[in-house]
Amino acid sequence: MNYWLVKSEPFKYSWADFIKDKWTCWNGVRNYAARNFLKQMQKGDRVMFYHSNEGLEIVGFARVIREYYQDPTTDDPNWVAVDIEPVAKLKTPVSLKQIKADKELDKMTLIRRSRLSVMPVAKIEFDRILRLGN
DNA sequence: GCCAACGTTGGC
DNA sequence: GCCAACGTTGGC
Repeated sequence: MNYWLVKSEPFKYSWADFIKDKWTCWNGVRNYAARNFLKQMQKGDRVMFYHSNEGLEIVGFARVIREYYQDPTTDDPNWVAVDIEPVAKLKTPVSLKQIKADKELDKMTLIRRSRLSVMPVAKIEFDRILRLGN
């Protein structure tokens, strides 16, 4: 199983919206690096859900329920989407500040490539975030 | 609101 | 194929 992190601006699509929807199609990615990670996602992979711009914290995690397919928001075959569903909310969100201050997390892609919206997360990092958030 | 990082576009 | 100009993301 692999681990990932996706970003969403909560005023566009928040964790609460995600819970309400039960699952969502993760579409609208228009960056090749991020697209390549979407394509690597497999059913059952875990996905951290991060609130960017506002919140600046990881609020919960999800799992992949459908592997990549044509992004329904465009006809351009370059772009793909996956479906994810919520697994659990973190009891305490893990903030960007905490991540930056944490020896095990300060090398995360989230810090190193701050503009990427879909990125891989190491298992150690994933477990560490769960521990901090629960 | 600013600015750094960085991806994309287009002229040459 | 290079690189300058430009646009976007996202933290501060």
